[in-house]
Amino acid sequence: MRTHPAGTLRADHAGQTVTLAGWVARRRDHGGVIFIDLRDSSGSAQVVFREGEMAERAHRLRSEFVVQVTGEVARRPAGNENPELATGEIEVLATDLTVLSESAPLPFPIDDHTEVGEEIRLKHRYLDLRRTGPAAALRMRSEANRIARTVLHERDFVEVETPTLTRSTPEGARDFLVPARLRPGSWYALPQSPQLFKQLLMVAGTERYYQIARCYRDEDFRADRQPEFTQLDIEMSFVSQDDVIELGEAVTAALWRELAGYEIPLPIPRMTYAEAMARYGSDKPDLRFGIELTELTEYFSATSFRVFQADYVGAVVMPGGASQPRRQFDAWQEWARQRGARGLAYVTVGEDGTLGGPVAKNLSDVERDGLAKAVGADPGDAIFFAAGHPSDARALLGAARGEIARRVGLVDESAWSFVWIVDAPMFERVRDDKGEEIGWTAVHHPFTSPNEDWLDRFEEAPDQALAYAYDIVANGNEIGGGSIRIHRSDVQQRVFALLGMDEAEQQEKFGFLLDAFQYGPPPHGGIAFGWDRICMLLSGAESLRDVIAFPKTGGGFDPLTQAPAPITAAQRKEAGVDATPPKPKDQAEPPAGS
RNA sequence: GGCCCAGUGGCGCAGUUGGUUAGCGCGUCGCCCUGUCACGGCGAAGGUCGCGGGUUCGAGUCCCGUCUGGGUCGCCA
Repeated sequence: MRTHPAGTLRADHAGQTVTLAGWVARRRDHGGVIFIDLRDSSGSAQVVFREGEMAERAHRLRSEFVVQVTGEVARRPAGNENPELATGEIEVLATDLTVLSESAPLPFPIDDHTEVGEEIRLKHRYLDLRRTGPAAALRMRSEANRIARTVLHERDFVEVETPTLTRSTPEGARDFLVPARLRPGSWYALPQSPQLFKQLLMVAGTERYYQIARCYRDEDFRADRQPEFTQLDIEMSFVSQDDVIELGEAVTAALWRELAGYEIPLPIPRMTYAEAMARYGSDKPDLRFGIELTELTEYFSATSFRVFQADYVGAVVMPGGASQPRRQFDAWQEWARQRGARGLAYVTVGEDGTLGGPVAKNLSDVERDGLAKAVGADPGDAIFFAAGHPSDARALLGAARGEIARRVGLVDESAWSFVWIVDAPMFERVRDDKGEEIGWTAVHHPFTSPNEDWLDRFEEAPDQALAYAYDIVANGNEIGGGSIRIHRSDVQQRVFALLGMDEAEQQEKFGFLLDAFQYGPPPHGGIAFGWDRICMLLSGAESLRDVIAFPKTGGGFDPLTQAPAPITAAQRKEAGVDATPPKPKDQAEPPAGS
């Protein structure tokens, strides 16, 4: 149908007769001579219609008509070259034109210069994807897949597809459910991740598994979260944490090398979870800028200021922040309140070193004198404080740290900063509505292995027990995370017990996994990369939606297909949505809200 | 679920203190144009101002509710 992709024509094609096929990107009609920019997936080339009949027919062309053009490639007349375009040295002198299909007037211009709202773009995503930016994002993602596959195949990994119709398992998020017609009243769940299947594959002796896996979680969405999303999912047998981390670095380095032109210095530095929380108030610190939290609990241990009589007092410095007007500080209070804090105490450091702000007068002379030095503040800076539960206060300061960096302009948008966060805690407290501690939950998931130090004694101090769990963080984004799994059934049962699961419940929820683990499970561990997020970072996109071919809006709605949609009464009946499942003979009643 | 922002011809936006016929750019349609490349010129069509209610002599504008979208907190191991 065509002899050349339009975007590949160059001066040395001059004299050749070519046939092109593609879309009319733009028409410039001068009456006697008409120019068409003919676009296909390779780019575009200018086609010239001059002869009487050709010009007459070209005159009737409209935007996005699909045409086939035959003509001779010619160098453009001197002075008419366009150095902005790859094909700017040449044009095609049309001798034949076939309209392959016509286009209705467009809902929005397919034009890289025009801003178009996201909603309308998603409704006509097939038109949006004709634009160079979105088209490039799609292709870049394909390249990312290729690069990951290459790295993994070189290391003898096996790509395995796991079910998307599976069993509802308690993994934290809400499941998407699918009615099972052949078992009325019973439901499949869409997997939140292939976690259990990949562990079963390790029991199966696959040893090295990966999958570019679709995952589903029925939670509220964000700019960086979709109801269905993709993970590069990896699991390996007979490995230590260092082995998985090394592999993770190989994948990450290859991606950034080939797609961002950036050579990540290896090995990527590691930081413990505790250090990240203490220094940056986050388990995914953005290390493109300095600013660290200072703990002042000790400093204020004898303070008479009620607010600072807390389990934890910390501070973060805003360089040059003292000169902010009062209403700006008020805005910080509001900012903190939106995060569920009571407020954000602050002190300004005057050019002469005297402290200002409403908090300063509550401090003793001694406290005031040493404060700037204690937090590393210079004259002209502002100091923000948070006090209370260590985790809450640090989270607030960590968020403030990021906000400060943005406002002060400390974030180098062209920089890349990678870090592994290791030694994550195994468990965290579960609190009820009143804040009462009612038990423990797994920070990662219940198959995560305690590290060597805690393997035999995590019950002694569950809040301090550390796991072989690791997250890789890029510019403050968690782009991947994983763990070494428990492969000893005695350890697994102790973890389940700590999480408050009795044997019946373990059997009901994870029976198939525990069964499998009776038959020689190898030591294993793995990692999963947030593929959408990685593609978003690599393409410089602001939203996950930009790197997903057909994304959904915040309400989980697909503007293109209008899904989800009501079903007919007949479908409802056939699917067995309202059927009552038969009483299971050998199973407990499924617990609600798992 | 909470909070913030937005919704005005196909697209992107303006619309003053509530006051005449709701403007602008792009696009669309017609005509003209032989060197443009985000071509240019002339002309035309195209609007229940998201929806419902209220205040008012009068509402795109003010108030209440609601829907949709975006952001954010909760949530998402």
